[in-house]
Order: sequence, then structure tokens, then C-alpha cells
Amino acid sequence: MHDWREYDQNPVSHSAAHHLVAIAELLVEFGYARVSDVARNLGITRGSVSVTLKGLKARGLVTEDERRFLGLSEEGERIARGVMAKKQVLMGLLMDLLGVPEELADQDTCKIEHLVSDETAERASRALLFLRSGAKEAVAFVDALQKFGRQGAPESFPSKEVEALAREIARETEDSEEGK
Amino acid sequence: MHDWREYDQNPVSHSAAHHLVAIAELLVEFGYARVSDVARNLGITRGSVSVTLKGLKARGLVTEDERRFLGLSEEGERIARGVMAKKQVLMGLLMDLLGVPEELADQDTCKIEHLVSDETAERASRALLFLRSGAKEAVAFVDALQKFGRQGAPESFPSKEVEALAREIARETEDSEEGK
DNA sequence: TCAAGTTGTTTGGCATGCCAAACAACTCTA
DNA sequence: TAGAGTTGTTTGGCATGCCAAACAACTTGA
Repeated sequence: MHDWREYDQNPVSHSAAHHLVAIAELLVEFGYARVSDVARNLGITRGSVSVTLKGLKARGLVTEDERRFLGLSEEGERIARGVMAKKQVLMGLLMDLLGVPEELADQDTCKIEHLVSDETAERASRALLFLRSGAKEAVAFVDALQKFGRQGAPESFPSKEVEALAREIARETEDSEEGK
Repeated sequence: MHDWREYDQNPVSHSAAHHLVAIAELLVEFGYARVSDVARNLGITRGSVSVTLKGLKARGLVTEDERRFLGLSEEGERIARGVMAKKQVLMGLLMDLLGVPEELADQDTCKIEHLVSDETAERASRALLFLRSGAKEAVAFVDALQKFGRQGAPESFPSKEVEALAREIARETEDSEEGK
């Protein structure tokens, strides 16, 4: 089994990801981004942003010109674009496939956007593209899933049924591990 | 827009969730759980576990008998079961629906298992149950998706195509926000 | 029985990431 | 041009969550 603490072994932390995305968004929306703008965007103090950006500048992800306008390096922009794309793809999947309300989908994806691996995100993108392609299998599936989902009352999670499902999956993956 | 820092406003932290799950797993597997067992299970020191469990005991999630054997309160067990169920459901979806390899699915789900809301997890469970029900729409969908996914080379994330998709979704959700 | 090993706790340290408050440097405006 | 406001930085503080090391309390084996 792998080390469960990988949650903080990501290329960028949750905090850093949000700083990069904030800069990217501000650049698109206003054409510039300063420490104060980032702080306002993230709802934290200028001091905190100042300290965090010092690290991101040192890592070559964030740039600053002589007038203290912030920018993103090639790498920094790549990371920001990746996080933003993951966020949108996950939003799309949660809403279009699972029928999660937008508000909740926003909360959930915000927490996990920067944690999903590129490969999983790529696969999720493919699924979402297919889902939105209008292919008859996709339409039929969403339709049938919607009807299927209406069964059973919304008890507290996890329901007995879900726990049985979880046990089943656990058993299957344990089986596959034995064979190593 | 909601506060992006909700990532740490969860009922239990990533760390706490893993401690609870470890106890639950040890109880099932060996019938008992002590501080040392939890430490070994999580790959951290006894000292760290001791400190963390002090907090969980104070919060009434973890119990301890006179022989220093650990247990879970009703609430603690509910949380542990919820996290474990979410983990398995996400594993199932990533592997069965998206075709993510088990090893990677394990890493990804480990990072997000405790962050997904109950409602989203419930909906995900429904989707997975349907997917595994053998319904013809489910089978046809997975089949068609697999073929669809084979298109395009695995470039670096996010591909141009995915970025276009992301922009589209962003535009749609922004539209729906205007109307509020 | 007594030395050796195991167990749980405490302590001080480190890293991340936030805050408030004090500061210096700038830009307006009256 | 002086006062007021804005900006970015620094400082000390707090919370989480990990470590190593030292410790006391136990079990266990020769």
C-alpha cells in the first residue's frame, strides 16, 4: 500500500494552486494582478499573500515587474490552467452525470481540483466529452441513470446498500492485490 | 462565490479521518487496536498518534478501555464507515467508468475520499450501482466510452480540446449565476 | 528476579498557512 | 505641499500535523 500522506506531496499545495489561479483569472479579467488584488480575490490578507508569493517567485512560478504587477511564468501558467481545467471538468461530470446541484458541485470540486492526477483528469475529460457529444449511448445512459437514481430514499450516508457495494469493491481490489 | 478555504472546514481533517479508519480496520482485522498498531498502520510515530488521538478522544470519537485498547464511538464509527465507503465508491467509479489503473485510482481516491460531500457520494454510489447492474444502457455506455476514449494521443494535461471544454463549462455556469 | 523489550506519553522542533499590527513607500487630493 | 489613503512587507502569534528523543510503566524471558 502506498503512503497515505501523499496528500501533501503534490507539485503545488492547495494554497499555492489557488494563488496561481487567482493571478491567472485576474490577468484575464482586468489585465493586471497585484498583491492586493490576489488578497481580495482569495479573501485573505495582503501579508499572507506577500509571504506565499515570495515562495512562488523563488520557485519560478510567479513573476513581478518593476511596477509590482504580478505575472505567471510558463510553468506557473501551465499549473494554473491545469487546475482550472480540472475544476471545470469535475464540475461538468458532477452536474451532468451525477446531477449534483451547482452550488454543491462547486464546493466539492473546489476541495479536490488540485488533487486529481493528470491522467485521471484526462480520462474524466474524455468521459465528459463523450457525455456531451450527443451520442445515443450517452443520452440513453444519462436517461436510464436518472430513472435508476430515483429509487430509494435519501438516507444518511452511507446507506446499507452503499456499504454492501463498498464491501464488494474492497473484496475485488483485495483479490487483485493478492496476485502480485 | 463561496469561501475557497472550506477545504479545511470539514467535520474531520484528512489526518483524523485516517486515524479513525485505521482503528476501524484494525478492529475488523485483529479484533483490537492500540496506539502502536495505529501508528504502524499509518506509518507515523506513536508520539504523533498519541497526540492526535488525545484530540479525537476529547471530541468523543475515540474510546479507550482500561487496558488501553482503542475503540470508536457511534459517531466515530459512522465517520469511519462514511470515509471508507466513499473511498470504495470512488475507486469503483474511477476504475469501472473511467478505466483508471488501480494503483493510480488508489492514490487519487486516497487524497479526496474525506473531502467529498455525503450527497455527492450518494449520487456517485447510485451511478456505480447502475453501472454494475448490468443494465443494457450501462453496458452500451461503457463500451462506447471506451471506444471514444481511444481517440487522440495522451498529450500533457490539459490538452487544447480539454481547455476548450473547460471554457465552455465555465461559460455555462457563469450564465446560470447571472440569473440570480 | 532482573535485564531487555514493548508500550504510551511528553517535550521541543520543524513546516505550512493563516492572522493582526506596525511599517515604509507610494499616490492622490485639497 | 501636507494630509489621507493605498500598497507591499515584516513581525510575532496561532493552529495543524509531523518528527526525534527522552521518559515512565508495563511485560517477558533466561
